[in-house]
Amino acid sequence: MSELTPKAEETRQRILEAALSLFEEQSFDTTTLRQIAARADVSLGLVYRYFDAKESFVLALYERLSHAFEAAARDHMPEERWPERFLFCLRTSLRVLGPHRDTLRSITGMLLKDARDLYPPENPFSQQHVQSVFREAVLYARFAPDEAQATQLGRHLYLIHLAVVLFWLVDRTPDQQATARLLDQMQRWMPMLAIAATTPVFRELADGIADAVLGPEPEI
Amino acid sequence: MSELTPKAEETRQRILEAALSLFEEQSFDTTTLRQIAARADVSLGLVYRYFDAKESFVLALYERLSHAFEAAARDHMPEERWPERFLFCLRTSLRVLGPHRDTLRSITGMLLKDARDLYPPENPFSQQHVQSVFREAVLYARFAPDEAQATQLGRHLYLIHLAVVLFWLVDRTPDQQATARLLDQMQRWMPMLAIAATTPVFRELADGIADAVLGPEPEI
DNA sequence: CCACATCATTGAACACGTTCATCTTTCCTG
DNA sequence: CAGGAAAGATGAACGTGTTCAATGATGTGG
Repeated sequence: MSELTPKAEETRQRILEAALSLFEEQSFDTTTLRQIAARADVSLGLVYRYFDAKESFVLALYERLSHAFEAAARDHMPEERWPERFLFCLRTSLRVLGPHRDTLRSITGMLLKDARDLYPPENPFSQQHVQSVFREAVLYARFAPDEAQATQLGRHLYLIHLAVVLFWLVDRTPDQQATARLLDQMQRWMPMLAIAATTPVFRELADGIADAVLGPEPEI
Repeated sequence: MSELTPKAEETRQRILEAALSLFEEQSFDTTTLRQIAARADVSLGLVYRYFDAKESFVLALYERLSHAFEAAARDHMPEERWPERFLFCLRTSLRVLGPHRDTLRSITGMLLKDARDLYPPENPFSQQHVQSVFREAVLYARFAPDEAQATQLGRHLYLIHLAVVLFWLVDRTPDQQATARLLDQMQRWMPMLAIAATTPVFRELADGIADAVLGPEPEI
């Protein structure tokens, strides 16, 4: 079920590469599975051996981008307090996702609709990898709170990150200037967010939202 | 281009009714255009004379629900200050949309993707009718601000409304309890929002977000 | 009342995403 | 090394949304 033979892995990769390059050249909607199969030098039916639906390619792209984000964020995370580190994560994320904005836009619907129910384990919106970056952005920051609070705050920041990405996807201003402005404004307001993060009533509110969107926090 | 002959209007309505009833019985994704045509006692090709794509049915549903919301909100708007009136609008909106949540969920993607570009005039996300309800909720409230400020604030409240609806669509808790809790929390925090609404820096921030999501405010 | 243009309607056809029975290759086992 | 099972790969076929040339109905001016 899980492991792929080397040959199979190579074929899968060839198909994935064909798909992603076509998405970039044209767009997600206009590229055909038959085109993908042709470019990968493979029959149409074989595509379904490795990707059970067209949407699965987007999942694979998300996974790739998630890893890229994780690496980029971990490598250059500033040695600052968590608000600065959080903003750095936001900018890093948008920089990584940037080149694929059009492709991602095409399938925002999937992700908001019921992607969570369709792909529980490797769900991009609850990617453990990405989420852990935000947790550690808090946990290993200067003057970090204790671990329990850091985990909770990291979860909330991850959620805010999701909201910012969504905003960026929907942003219709040229070059997504509105998102850039939003980030600048957030930078200005981080001190206030930091205060709110220490207020129990705010934390409860944020917990409720996080539970509803991300699902209840896994008990350990 | 615009006006339909009585006979045509009747046929269009029959097709629309067939579609919406099927969406309710099954779901948006599983109902077929051939099913719709059959129930409306019409050939498949004719459907496209009145609805240029399957997604257009959802647009029609949005229009219908928008009018229902407008009527319900206007009829029972409490004679209070704008925060109370705003919360009333929110609850009214969710009550009206409630029965069609599943159908609406199926096409959230469309709306976030590029529905705005596809259906500029009657775009549900910038529905002048719905937006005006929020404007008037502020403008005719007790102790209302002046007209310019009311228009601006109404626009921001409309945007918050959109966010709440989106949250409600995505809410995975049973019976969308998280949304109910969110509304309760919002009620508690309305005084703070009211204060923020008088702060210029907050208003600028909100303007930037509104412009990016809804498009720039039309000059008159 | 007849031509004729406009509107309403049809059904066949197309490309797409997806499925499946079938064939081919690979690799392990006796 | 033979043979068979498992993995890899194929292409035809299905149902879908969508398009379009052709047909039928309707009403209007001469």
